[in-house]
Amino acid sequence: MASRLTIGQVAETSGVAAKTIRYYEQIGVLPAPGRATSGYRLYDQPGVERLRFIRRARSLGLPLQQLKTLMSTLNGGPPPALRPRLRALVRGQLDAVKNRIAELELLRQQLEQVFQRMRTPAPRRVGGACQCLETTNAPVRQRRRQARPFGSAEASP
Amino acid sequence: MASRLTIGQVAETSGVAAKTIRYYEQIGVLPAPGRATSGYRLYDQPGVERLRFIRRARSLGLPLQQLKTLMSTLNGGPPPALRPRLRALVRGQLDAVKNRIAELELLRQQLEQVFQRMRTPAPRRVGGACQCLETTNAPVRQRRRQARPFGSAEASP
DNA sequence: TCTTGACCTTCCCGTCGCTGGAAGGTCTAT
DNA sequence: ATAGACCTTCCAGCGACGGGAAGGTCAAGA
Repeated sequence: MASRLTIGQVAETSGVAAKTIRYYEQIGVLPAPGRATSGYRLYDQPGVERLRFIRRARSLGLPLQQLKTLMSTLNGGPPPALRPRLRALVRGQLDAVKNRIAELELLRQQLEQVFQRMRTPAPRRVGGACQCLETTNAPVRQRRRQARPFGSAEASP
Repeated sequence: MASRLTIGQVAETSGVAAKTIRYYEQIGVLPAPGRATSGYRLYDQPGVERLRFIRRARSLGLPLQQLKTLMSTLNGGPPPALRPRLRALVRGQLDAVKNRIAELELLRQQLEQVFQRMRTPAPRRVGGACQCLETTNAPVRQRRRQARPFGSAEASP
């Protein structure tokens, strides 16, 4: 008899919370496993493997939505066919992570700057605590109406 | 007469969406501004300054929950009193960002590894596409029950 | 056999920081 | 008067789960 594990046992061996496993099934990332007469989910080896795959991919930061399409490909066809897709996915994720790191490096510099500036007594200009987080100004977007005080309608020329 | 701006004008000059400003008010990060007879929100200069402060803090990644408590302190007392709190907040955020960068660096290395490995044809062992994302194994937590196949109860000795 | 309590089930709500949309009222310019 | 850009409120959803309630199931010990 093939070993069939309950969700808790799968959770234990895979390091993925049972709640999370049910969630993956609910959103269609994992297929519904077999059930015991009691209603308990029973996972076979391929089911556990699929979960392991998901866990690794998640630990690499791949979003569930992309994994969902990937898994449907995986479950329906031979692995060689989806290798390019998977490679592209990993490539994209790699780029995303690099960008994120660059962003966070910038943020870190700003925070260092702010933190250092807060060591000194206090600049004490206008607005109290409002300047102490200043680093650089964000761009201001233009919209249709001009910003003028409410109720001050200009006469038409 | 002091210039009082509608939410759209404040949004335009501050770079924060009107929806977001209402949201900040709703969750108590910003105090409710005055209203025109029409029901329109009208912001004065201190109100705009508060929003600017929030925007800067948010752009540094400070969470709204902490800003909420910080703002309640700000609205009730003089700014010097909350400088240490703000400093601690920035310090904590700086540490968090550093940790996040370190994590992402690790992730980047793993992804590079995986990506390089996928350039070669295919290892082709057991389990189809399940190995191609392998990097390192996550720790496995111990719980109370042992992981053994469902239904295979051991007889008590 | 009964009881204990660890496990499983479904369901719903909360997280965080917004964003979109619907339905309806207000303001300004033409 | 009318157009349409603005404002109001309320409700719902995103991602990736986690907490907890209410109730059924399983295995072990007395």
